[in-house]
Amino acid sequence: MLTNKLMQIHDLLLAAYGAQGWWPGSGCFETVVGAILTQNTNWANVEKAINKLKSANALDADKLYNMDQDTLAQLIRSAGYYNIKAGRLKNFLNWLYENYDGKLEALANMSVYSLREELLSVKGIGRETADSILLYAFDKPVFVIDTYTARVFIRHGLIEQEADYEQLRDLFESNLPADTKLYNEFHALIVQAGKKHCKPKPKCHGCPLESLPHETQQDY
DNA sequence: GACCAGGCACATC
DNA sequence: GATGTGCATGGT
Repeated sequence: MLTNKLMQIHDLLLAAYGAQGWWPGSGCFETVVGAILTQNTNWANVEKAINKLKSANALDADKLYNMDQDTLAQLIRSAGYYNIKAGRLKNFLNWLYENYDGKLEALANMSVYSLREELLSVKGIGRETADSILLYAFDKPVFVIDTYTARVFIRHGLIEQEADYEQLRDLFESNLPADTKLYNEFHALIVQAGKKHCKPKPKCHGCPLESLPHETQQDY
């Protein structure tokens, strides 16, 4: 049963790394900003950008909505792709103000499906970012898929090499209880394992999952 | 210096 | 529909 396999992996990773506690009490808005800033970017660089925003007393929807885009870009410089990301933050804020009066609380009561579709309609918010916002900012039981998730599960032969984002998401959501806390930790643990052992060029030695079958040797 | 990071949109075939 | 490319700082 896949459920058991998934839980075995979760338990091995949890035993090895401990609870990751992603975005603990950061607040909804900060989490949304972080989700956009971390696109294809090391979290340490994102933290610097978030701290810059805090220092400027600007980590606030109203402040960012009214801020000049170039000024915002300079504040988030350390997160990389700063011009692109400043635009994406602006796209999100413009959408929030035009449709929801700038109130994140207005989103919390929406159905997961509706909110996901609406987030995806914002340019710069793709599937992983939308799902990260749903899970980590709004506590919705949505499993976040990222590069590491695909890499780890393909390399272990748990899903076909050609599997796309939705197939991977379905693998988790269909075989695990809809448990926000479980999804939160599990995704973070997979990322942690990926950082250490599942680089594009494999470094499997010492990985908590090393003893599990690697049914594919193909690079992903 | 090479490689990598908690993606996404867009162009082109 | 698949594949390629630009975006960019900062750590290892």
